[in-house]
Amino acid sequence: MEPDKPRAPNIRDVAARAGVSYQTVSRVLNDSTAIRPETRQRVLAAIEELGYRPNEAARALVTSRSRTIGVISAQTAYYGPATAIAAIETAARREGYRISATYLASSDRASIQSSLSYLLAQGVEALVVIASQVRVFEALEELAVTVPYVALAATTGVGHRVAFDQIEGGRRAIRHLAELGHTEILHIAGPQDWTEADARMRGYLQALDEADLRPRAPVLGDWTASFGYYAGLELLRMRDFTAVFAANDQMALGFLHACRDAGLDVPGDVSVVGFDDIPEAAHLAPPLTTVRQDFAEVGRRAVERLLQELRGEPPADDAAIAPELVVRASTARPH
Amino acid sequence: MEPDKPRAPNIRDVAARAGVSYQTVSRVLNDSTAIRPETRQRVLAAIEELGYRPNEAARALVTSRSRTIGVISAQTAYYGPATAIAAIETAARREGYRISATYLASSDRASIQSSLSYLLAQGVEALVVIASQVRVFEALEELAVTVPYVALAATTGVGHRVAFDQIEGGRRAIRHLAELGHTEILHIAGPQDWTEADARMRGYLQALDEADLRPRAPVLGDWTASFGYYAGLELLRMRDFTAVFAANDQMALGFLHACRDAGLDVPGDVSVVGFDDIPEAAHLAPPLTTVRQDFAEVGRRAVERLLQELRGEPPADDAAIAPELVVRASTARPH
DNA sequence: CGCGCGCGTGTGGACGTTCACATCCAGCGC
DNA sequence: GCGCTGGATGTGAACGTCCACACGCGCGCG
Repeated sequence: MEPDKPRAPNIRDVAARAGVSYQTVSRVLNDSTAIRPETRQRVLAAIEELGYRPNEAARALVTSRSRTIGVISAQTAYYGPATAIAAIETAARREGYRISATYLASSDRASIQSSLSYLLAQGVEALVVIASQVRVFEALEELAVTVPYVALAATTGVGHRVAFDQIEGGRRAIRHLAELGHTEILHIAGPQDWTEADARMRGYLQALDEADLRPRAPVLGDWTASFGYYAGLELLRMRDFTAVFAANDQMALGFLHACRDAGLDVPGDVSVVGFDDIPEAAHLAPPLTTVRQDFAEVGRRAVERLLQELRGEPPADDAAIAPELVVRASTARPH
Repeated sequence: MEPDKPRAPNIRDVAARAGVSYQTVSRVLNDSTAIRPETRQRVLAAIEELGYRPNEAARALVTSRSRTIGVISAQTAYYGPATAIAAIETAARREGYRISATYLASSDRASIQSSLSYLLAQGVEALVVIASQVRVFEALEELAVTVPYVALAATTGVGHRVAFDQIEGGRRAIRHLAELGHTEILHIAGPQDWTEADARMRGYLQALDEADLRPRAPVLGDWTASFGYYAGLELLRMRDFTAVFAANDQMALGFLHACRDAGLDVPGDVSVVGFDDIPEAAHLAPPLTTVRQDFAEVGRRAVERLLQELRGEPPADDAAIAPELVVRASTARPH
């Protein structure tokens, strides 16, 4: 055992070693006012020798700034949220922020409250909401959250949002199908308390309206491939449609499976469009036509916007990111 | 504007309101020594009224315990790591810990160092390594990291590991194929600087040896579906094999795509086994036989084990989690 | 009946950092 | 030559909490 003093070196240790005052060390760390280059060198050398690391907790305490961005995500391991979180972390770290991510165990009130108060206790300076379920926003309102927050959310316009324009994404999917000549287009939607699901469905309805097509009652799913499969088995017994727009690629994937089981050819008998463009989409059977979302870009923008707000800068252009339709082999003209 | 004092309430405000000393409030918060129930009630009421939240930074400072577990993950949005991280966060939060996750931008030395020192600066009490690339461990050694750490790693036995026995997983995959009668079995491996990839390949080689089958030079992949696809196109030109074991489901999925392009039937012409059992695996064409990993369970165990170590308890049984072969429709007898 | 013990509570410090202000010294202009 | 300026550095206090100890009081036991 060491002489029982495994205390990490602090700013005073560094100061002593460099022969300066602790304040000078602090100044070097925060490269604030002018320091004689020679003094700075001495301090840096001392830091190096002692393996000193600033204590973030002490910093946070005295500045009352945690330099932490909270992230609330759904407990889903899906490609989208996971990609976004990684991008957020990377962008935040580059700016000297860290993130604290929580994953909602369920979408009920208690779970949301728990996540939120956990983040607030850490003194997060800002919040990113990825699990953009409606209830999360209600909770934010209710707790009168004062920190700036953004949602990687569905619709543009409604303050606090880094929009990926999912309505437009839905519209493009439907327009593509309509242009191919489909008239009976079904929608397998996501859970309706998700703003994304809602927006994609609105895009579906809008585009049908624009094309003078009959809207059909959407099937409300749960984002999973399994749902797509079982819903597909059910739906295909009627087969009163020629195209399906699924609210995400997983459900589309499940639906493709159901088509195979039913002996139907895609896109010969049924056209299928997904949403997200997960990396697997290009290799499904058949390769899936889908709407591409750039989750990483959205994550980066969220951070950028929050940091601007924290610095008191006017929020820059809030243009929604345009969705991009990726046409592959799961769509064709109906016969 | 408020009378410019938006300072969050602190322990002394609560004390004043409840008519006790700040120390009593602290005791209530840490429910330490006995407190008269009536006093406790008064304190809790005051906390409620003021909307008081303990300042974690101050706590961390004075106790010199950050109650933070650091996580180092690869910059991949794959199902496995994402699931594990979510599970780790949930488990840690339940125990009063928070996590700080970093995502490696690349696998080079600088990136690893940067992540690591970032986490250490936050005073993490423990580390979970998910991106179990060999270089990460080298960096841990080199920086003489003193906090306990575990890797959600490949092989059992080698200290610091919460093992999911991937060697055994690989063996089971191959045994399954061998029992079906396959003798020419190919392996599409993962990047060899990943311990997981290495372990799965060792399982492959071991099982071949046990079955007295000829090992074949593995194809070294990068975990992606695209790689599986292009490698598949190449490999299928020879077709000197009847079965393929891919080191993860994504590469298997890409390989299935290649088989379709080549006009081959799976499992009629080629059998395919994957690894991980991603949620999509059951709905691929055909549904994929694969080795199931319970990422969430591994994540929970990692947290459990680290907390035991932090509490000074002897580490509990370190048995590797047994992998489970899930047989679906992508494997059959060769003809 | 007095002493001690233990329950319930209060007081002073410390954690490591930054902020506001004080100080020192050299150089310069009048 | 003296005071003033401003660059470079030092000093005291504060952030919000927990730990170690001190204290007062009532009760039980000898």
